[in-house]
Amino acid sequence: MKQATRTLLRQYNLRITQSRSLVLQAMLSTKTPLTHKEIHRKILKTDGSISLVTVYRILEAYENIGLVHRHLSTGSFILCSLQGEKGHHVMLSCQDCGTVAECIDKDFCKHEDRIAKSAGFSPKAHLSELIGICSSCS
Amino acid sequence: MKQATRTLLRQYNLRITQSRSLVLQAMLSTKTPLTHKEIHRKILKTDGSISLVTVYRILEAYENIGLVHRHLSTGSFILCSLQGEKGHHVMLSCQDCGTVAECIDKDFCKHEDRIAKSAGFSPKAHLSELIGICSSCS
DNA sequence: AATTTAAATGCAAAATATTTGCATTTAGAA
DNA sequence: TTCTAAATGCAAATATTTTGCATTTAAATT
Repeated sequence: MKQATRTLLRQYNLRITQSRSLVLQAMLSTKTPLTHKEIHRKILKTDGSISLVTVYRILEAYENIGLVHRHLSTGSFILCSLQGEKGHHVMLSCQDCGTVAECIDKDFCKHEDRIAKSAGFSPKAHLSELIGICSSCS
Repeated sequence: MKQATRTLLRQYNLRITQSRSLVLQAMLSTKTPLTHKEIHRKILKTDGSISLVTVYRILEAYENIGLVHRHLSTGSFILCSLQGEKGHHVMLSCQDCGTVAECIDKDFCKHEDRIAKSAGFSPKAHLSELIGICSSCS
């Protein structure tokens, strides 16, 4: 079992199991969003053993605690690259290589809030994704 | 068949059919996101007749032309309230009443672009949703 | 107004995706 | 080492989405 995955699991107060480690490994080894089935297949290919049902259950847990996020445009999963960092996470999806990165901007919420206020809306949470071309592809 | 729906369909150069009108009526009569099945049930309840398969096909078409949008946090459908208006549509989802409105802000893209640029990213399209309390609920 | 034709629809069935119940295994505390 | 709640796997149940094909229909044409 990879050490990096144990560390992550411990950080999030999750029981350290083979299956959970395998799911993390599968997601750490790519920057593109993955479906349940893709993660399952990836694990089997690398000689791991896991049931698809377990992948469902693990991803649900990871999503609830914010360890993974759903990619807005596809609904697939990405490992959040900014664990624990406060602030509004913005996804940057590259149309060319498929990579999804996340970034945080301090001022962003302020602008969102201003826009919201002008519509009489009080925002508590935010979802955003920018779709375009990443630095390595341009 | 309601006149408002005929007008919308004509605007979008879609054949004017009973089914398409019924889907629009179902969506016009609520401000909360609806699933395929919810739209189907709603139509049957109001004495309309349509098959669930047709609801799938119509929503796919409506989504492709931007007449409806997918609500980011749930994946359900909302009728875009800003048809044809250019610019970045931001969804405002009320946690209290469930209403989803859309608004446009001219400056928003500029801020997003600035944030993106600082990460070396060139944005082409945007998705955003603010989750909070709407004006009528607060 | 009748004719024609491509597009739209419905139905049944297939294919996929997701959830559930229950027996077994396992991580980690005692 | 022992114990227990949590995690897992399997099989089956549900739910969702797609597909093939026959029929119907909107609307263009005559």
